Amino acid sequence: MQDFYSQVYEIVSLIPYGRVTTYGAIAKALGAAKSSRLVGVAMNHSHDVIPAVPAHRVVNRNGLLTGKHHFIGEHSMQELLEAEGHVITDNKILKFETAFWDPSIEL
DNA sequence: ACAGTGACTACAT
DNA sequence: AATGTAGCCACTG
Repeated sequence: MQDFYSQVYEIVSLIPYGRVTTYGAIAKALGAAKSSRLVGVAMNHSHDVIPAVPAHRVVNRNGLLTGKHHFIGEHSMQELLEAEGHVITDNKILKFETAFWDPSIEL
């Protein structure tokens, strides 16, 4: 057991290629369903973490790319997702429910 | 030890 | 449908 953040990073790094999950789902998988915001805060620090976590695979519960502004890399969050086969329209992932990967179920 | 912070959510207007 | 409000809680200075 380590920091809450570390657990978040662990879950995020387990997200399979081409799949996405939500802040709330991660929080719930950690047994802290009400700490979805903390997951967001953790992702905010993810750029300091080694190895880097695929934070672009984490979106809000509507499949909306809420955290795209925080991406500092050369490629936008949307580009990265599209590169994994997702279709983004108006900052939202189409067929999000299909691409959704629930860590508390699949894990 | 305390107050501020936030990449969320659900509910209310 | 689109905003606004209010809980939420681990981390940081």
